[in-house]
Amino acid sequence: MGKRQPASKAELEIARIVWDLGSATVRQVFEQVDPARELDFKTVQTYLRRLEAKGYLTTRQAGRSKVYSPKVRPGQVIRETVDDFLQRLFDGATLPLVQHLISERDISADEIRELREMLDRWEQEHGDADGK
Amino acid sequence: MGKRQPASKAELEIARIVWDLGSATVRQVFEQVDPARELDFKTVQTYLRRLEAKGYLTTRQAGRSKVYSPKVRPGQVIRETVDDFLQRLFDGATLPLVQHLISERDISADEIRELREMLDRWEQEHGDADGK
DNA sequence: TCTCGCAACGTACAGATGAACGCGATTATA
DNA sequence: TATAATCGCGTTCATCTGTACGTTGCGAGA
Repeated sequence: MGKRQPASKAELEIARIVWDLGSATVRQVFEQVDPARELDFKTVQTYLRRLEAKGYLTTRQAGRSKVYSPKVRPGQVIRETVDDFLQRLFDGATLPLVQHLISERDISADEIRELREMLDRWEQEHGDADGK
Repeated sequence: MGKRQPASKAELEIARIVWDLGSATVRQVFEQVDPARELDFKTVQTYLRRLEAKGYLTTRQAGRSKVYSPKVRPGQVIRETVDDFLQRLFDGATLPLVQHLISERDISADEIRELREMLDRWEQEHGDADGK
């Protein structure tokens, strides 16, 4: 609820790794960073520290090193981030992005099938008279 | 097609308006900016200037004012931007984002229908034996 | 012709960001 | 135990961003 300071792109990228791992030490995160990025260990460390300062992660001491784990629910952060992105690039409209994702990128037949199932589920849950 | 300098979030937001309008003067763009943003005219002007410097827009003189128009195909820029976003937040996977968009946001039954049609079209185009 | 207002341009400037170093403490290793 | 490798912490630092102001030139009305 508090207005967490926004996380920058690079920070988010690091936060995602923590989310994927559940919780991790600097080194563990560092090892997951795409080698192509060529980030220094120290740099990753800095991003993690900033993420903690901004309220996205918490730490717990484990021996000599500290373990970072999510403080805010990842889904929450993702949601906000996507919202902002959508707002700026598509004036808030969801559909154009979905369309872009489906048509302009390579997506497999399997994934299409999965999507279809998702739509089915959606319609089931929302009945067909979704007043709102 | 060289490596254009990346456009910042705020800049992109302004660029999108130019794309929507096709081409426009500073004032026309300014008038389209979400009032809630409370951006100054001068600020918008700065963003446009930077966008030109970064190679996203070109200008043509029209009387005393100049008209901005896209230099790089908007679709191209959107693609790159989405790519980057996807990379950082979802490690490059497309599906999770689509799922998020469908489930976590309010999307109307109409839109769902449209999506379904889109999937149909996709399957038609890509045959059903999409090796890969 | 004088004056206003708008447009463009250059300039400003604090705070965010990307990226990394050095130091001292601690631990693993030779 | 001496030495090398780790860690976290505090700092640094250039650049990018967000946001805006002041000055100047020009075209339109008084």
